[in-house]
Amino acid sequence: MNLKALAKKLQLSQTTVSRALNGYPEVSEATRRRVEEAAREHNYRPNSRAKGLATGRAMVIGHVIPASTQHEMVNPVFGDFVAGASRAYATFGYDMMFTRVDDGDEEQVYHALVAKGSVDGVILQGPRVNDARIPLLNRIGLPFIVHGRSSGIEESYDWVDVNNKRSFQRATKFLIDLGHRRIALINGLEQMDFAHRRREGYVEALKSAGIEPNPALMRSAEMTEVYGHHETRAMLKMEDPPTAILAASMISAIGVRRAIDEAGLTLARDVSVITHDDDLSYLRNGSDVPIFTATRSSVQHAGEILSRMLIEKIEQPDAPNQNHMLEAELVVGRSTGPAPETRR
Amino acid sequence: MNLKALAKKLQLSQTTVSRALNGYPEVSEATRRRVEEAAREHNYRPNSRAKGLATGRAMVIGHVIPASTQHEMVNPVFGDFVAGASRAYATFGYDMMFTRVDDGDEEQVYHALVAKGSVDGVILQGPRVNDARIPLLNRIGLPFIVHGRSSGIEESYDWVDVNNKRSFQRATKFLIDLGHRRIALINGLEQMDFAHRRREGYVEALKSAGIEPNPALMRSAEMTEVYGHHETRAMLKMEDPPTAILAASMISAIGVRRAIDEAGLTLARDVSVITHDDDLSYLRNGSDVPIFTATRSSVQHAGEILSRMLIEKIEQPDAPNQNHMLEAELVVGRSTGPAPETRR
DNA sequence: CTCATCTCTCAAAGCGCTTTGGTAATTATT
DNA sequence: AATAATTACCAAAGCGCTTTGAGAGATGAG
Repeated sequence: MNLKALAKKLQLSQTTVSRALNGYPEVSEATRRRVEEAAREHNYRPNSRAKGLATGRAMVIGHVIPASTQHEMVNPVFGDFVAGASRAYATFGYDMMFTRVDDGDEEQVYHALVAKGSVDGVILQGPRVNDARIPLLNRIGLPFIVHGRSSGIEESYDWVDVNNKRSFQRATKFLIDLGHRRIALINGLEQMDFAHRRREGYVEALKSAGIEPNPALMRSAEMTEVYGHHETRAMLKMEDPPTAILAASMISAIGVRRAIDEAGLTLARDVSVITHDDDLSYLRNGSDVPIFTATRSSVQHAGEILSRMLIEKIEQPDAPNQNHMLEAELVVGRSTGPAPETRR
Repeated sequence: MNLKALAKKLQLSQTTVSRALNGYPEVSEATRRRVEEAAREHNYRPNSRAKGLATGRAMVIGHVIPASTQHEMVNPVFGDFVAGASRAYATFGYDMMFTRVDDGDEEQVYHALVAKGSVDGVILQGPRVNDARIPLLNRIGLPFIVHGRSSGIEESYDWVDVNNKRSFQRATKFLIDLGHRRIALINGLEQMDFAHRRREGYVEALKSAGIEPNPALMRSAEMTEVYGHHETRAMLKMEDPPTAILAASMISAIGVRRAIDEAGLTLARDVSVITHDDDLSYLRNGSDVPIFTATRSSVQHAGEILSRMLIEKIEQPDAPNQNHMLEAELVVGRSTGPAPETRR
């Protein structure tokens, strides 16, 4: 069932039917109702490609996802982020499209996306320090919003980010106040901007307390469970093991806890742990009292804000850039306690 | 840059340029090279909507994702599945599109998808027992492949599934052979077909060993960490607590372990645990020796098979339906041991 | 040399929609 | 009553591509 057939059935022109369905005023109410009724009855829906061709709008938002190195897609954070974003898309009638990109092809992919006209805008996920995609997208002129920021990029762009530096600064200070001196950081990949900023916060807090940051206590990799376990295990075997650990995600924190258990130590009593908590649906930080003391910020919520901003941007491309800083809350759970030395 | 402009620049007709770029034989090699060169130089890519309109093919594969009850999207399994699928899509030039659907609207959404012509086929995720979507899609005639099966649906359809019944039967038998008698099942939602089958396997194994299944030891919900923790904690407080637990996913198994730890018990020695392991990138079951004894089957691999099958199906809609059964392997880790009673 | 056969190219139609630039018919204004 | 304005509709063009059907020129066969 297409517009032509529907128009014929109604003894009306395509123009009138199209206008009736798209809410134009120059159609009588009686006709509009007739048309709407018939459309419903015949299950008519405008072909999206034809509509897109005619309007120049795809009603699709793109997510370009690096395939090999960063594995953005398999990071459980991805699902919650997308779930949040999809809420806004659904509300405003957009679909979302994912394009997988192998490293190095990104420029190609963005060019293709705009040339093929398959999306109206994109969300830039997992920005790295000095991320070349930002100037690229500004140059191409495809509307985009960055989830995070990119240190080193001077030009203006829209972003939504968590105050990563501040939250890790606070978390570190919290541990210092508990008497900890040897505090480890099990970070994400440090080319990722968020990880970079978290380290800054961590280092700054140490320095303000007169503690010299120790490179042996700073690890960086993809935030898997196995990684959290592996690094913790290694550090607990050191001559002077850390008494507290900052983890970059719930998942690596779970690995951290496993290593602590295996070493025969007790969480909070022997080793304190603070993690960043993206408030993932399948990995909630406990139910009543949090499992881990954590810096918490819902990534699902971020996804929703981001996608709304993108839709606005698409509809008003010339509006000034917007930035949105989210503050993480520091929730106290059962994974932190005074430094062991203090008690002796 | 569009076809018309490119043709003018080359002093050729649109027909010839189009044919040259699409590999038709009736274009001289010299012309083809000229055209390809110019296309590259001007960064020309056919507009996907126009192409789709003309060919009737969208080159897009749809994933329709239930929003509220099942939270398919926020289940970390989702990311790995999609990552696997996207590999095949990228290879064959398809994009993937996600449509979020609120419960109850599914029929609407599928109808809309085919009416709007926005996808060439869909992947049906998370089939439930007696899932109405299968007859619906068969009726509509939209190519689809099911990730899993649906007990109770008699008609034929394409699917890829893990032999869930068999794998949970084996896991249960493994525990029985270790002397366990009170074996709990912390399952997924039992309207989900996979969970249903897993329970069948579990129950059957118990019965063959002459053990009467105990409803108090069978729990069912979404497979979050908190849920695994909560149910385990409750069961360990029972008068006759289980000595072994079967968990439905790594994530709930992590919750199970947490509850065991909190109860002051030791994994494997006091309580054995077997989990199903989807081989998620961020939640690998340990590195050398598995953390958990597990039934393992890579969901990423399943995604890849499934998407290949769908692409084939789209290209040959009349081919007979294909089914693909994957066997999970039972890997022995450090979470299982003889039943405590045996040692006494 | 003529007719048939290839080889290469093209003009134009069509995919299903929106939108421009109308025109009748009705109502309001002078 | 004549003119202007408004209302309700329509034919046709255009979005950027593919594909049909045809034709010009070159080559081969008889």
